[in-house]
Order: sequence, then C-alpha cells, then structure tokens
Amino acid sequence: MTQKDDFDLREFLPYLLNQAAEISSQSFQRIYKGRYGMLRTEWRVLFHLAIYERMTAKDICEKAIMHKTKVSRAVQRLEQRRYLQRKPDEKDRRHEWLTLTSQGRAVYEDLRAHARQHDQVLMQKLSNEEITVLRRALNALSQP
Amino acid sequence: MTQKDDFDLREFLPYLLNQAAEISSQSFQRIYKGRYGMLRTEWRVLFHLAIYERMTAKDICEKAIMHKTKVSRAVQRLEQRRYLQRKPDEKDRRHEWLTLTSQGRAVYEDLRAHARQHDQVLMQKLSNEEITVLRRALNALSQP
DNA sequence: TGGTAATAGTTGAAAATGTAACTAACAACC
DNA sequence: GGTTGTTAGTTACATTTTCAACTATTACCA
Repeated sequence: MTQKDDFDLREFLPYLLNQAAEISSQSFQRIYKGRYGMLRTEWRVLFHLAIYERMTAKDICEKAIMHKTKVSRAVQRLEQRRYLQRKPDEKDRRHEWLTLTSQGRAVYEDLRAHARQHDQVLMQKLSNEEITVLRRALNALSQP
Repeated sequence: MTQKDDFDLREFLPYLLNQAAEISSQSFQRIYKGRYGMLRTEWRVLFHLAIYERMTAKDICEKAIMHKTKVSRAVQRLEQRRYLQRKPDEKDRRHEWLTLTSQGRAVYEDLRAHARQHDQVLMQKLSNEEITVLRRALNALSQP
C-alpha cells in the first residue's frame, strides 16, 4: 500500500471537501439526532426557517441546495412534529408559506447553542487567518 | 424572507463545508455516473486502489473514512464489472487484498483526467493563497 | 376564451445507505 | 486443546434518498 502516480487524491478538492464535511458534520448530527430524532435534511430546513422566518419550499430548495422531494418530506415530518406551519399563498395557491411554530423555534434555539459550541471546537483546529480564508473559499466554491 | 438573529447559518462550518462539497462534487459526479454508471462510493474505492495499488477493504475504510458496509458493497460492484480483483491473504485468510484489473486502471486513467480538469475549474474560483490555506484547513478538519 | 406550457409541490417505486446481527478466521489465555 | 474474545468482511432489514410520474394551479398567447 504505497503511493504511486502523480495525481494526489488528497489534493483533489471535491474529495477533501467531502471528507471535511463528513467528519465535521458527524458529531453535530449526533446531537440533533439524539435529542430530537431529526435527520440532516430536517435540521437544515429548520435552520433556514429560523433564520429567514418565512419561506416557501422552493426558497429552501434554492438556499439549501436540496432537491424538492427532500424538502417536501422534511417539511412533512417537521409539520407532524408541530415544528412548523404551512399557509397557502392567497394570490398564488401553488405556493405555501412555511413558518416555525414556537415549539419549532424552541428546538432551534437549543440546537443553535449546540451548533455554536460545535463550531468553536472545529475552529480550534484552525488559526484565525485560516478560518477567514476558509470561509471565503467555501463561499466561492458554493457558487455554481 | 428577511434575516434576523445573530447566529449566521452561513458561517457555520459544517454547513459551509457541506454546501461547497455538494456543489463541487456535482459536475464530477455527472462524469463518473454518466460514463460508467458509478456511484460516489465506487469512484472513491477505485481511486484509492489506483493510488495505493494494493489494499484491504479495511485499509480503504480507514483512508476514505467510509463505513465497512459501504466499502463492501462498492467492492462487490467493482468486482462484478471486472474493475478489481480480490485475493485472500495467504497468512491470514480474513484479509482480502484488492487490486485493480487493467480494465479498472483504464477507467481510472480516464476519470483521473476529468478529475484534474474539474479541479482546475474549481481552483479558478480561488487565489493561489486561498488554495493552499484551503487544503491545509480541510486536512486539519478531516482529522477526527 | 381556450388550449398549451410552466411552476410548486406530492407521491410511489427503485436504489442506496445505515444498523445490527451474522459468519469465518485467527489470537490469547487457561 | 478448548473456550473466549477479536477482527475482516458480508448479509438482512429498516430507513433515506433518488427518479420519474403525477396533481393542482397559474401564465402565456393565438
């Protein structure tokens, strides 16, 4: 198991990004899964609604880069748990406006605290300068 | 859809990492999926074997940070397509040594060229300094 | 106005993944 | 030597995700 070949997989950005994303998500995943039995798709929808307050499923698809069926099912489950409410748009009844219930907001507040803490731990692995550059670079790469 | 709240989801590292990983993987995914009907797990195994030449499934689990069932199934499919061969270890028959066939190597050569090209495109979004720091940061974050 | 196209969102079946239990081979200890 | 524990890898089943087809509503335009 020795390395040959001039193409170093460990420098291939999609690979590196995937590894880092996977690992850095894991311990946070344990939190929302353990405390609320939530899936990754669900916390993503929850967080988006908490921050933007009022969105349609379409908005979430675009912001979170999730497929509409994923969003649709996450919304269903969050609604069942009474974490969000749907309200059809009066003008265009194809749209449904989604907002968190107070219960949903409470869950968000709790998870947000953990997210912050988790972020702190991750950032301890990096210098301030690295964090700044990393954020900038990740944002640049997230533009399709 | 206005923003409130002091915690900015868009600065949360696992979120940023996931977005960047997702977007930057997509166009490459179209390539290995379109040309060879491969899954992400499969190209990951293929690349590892191409680079390290000779590994056990366990080795791949560790290097690629993939669960053993994922690796097991990816290996099965790659074997069915005659991209790799298994050979039990003589000393310890719990281990199986995996190597690419010439066909598997040909597929790798092809995908590697695309990977390089894809990486170039991604890196055009970043400065040289950003690339350096990004790689270092991603490696740091990938240590569990 | 009526007919076609486009959009938001849902659903069902197929594919992929995660979890836990399993087999087979070896190790270690008595 | 036999029992117990450990390790590599597979399998079965439940959960999630993907893909394509679907409904319902609005937009476009002759």
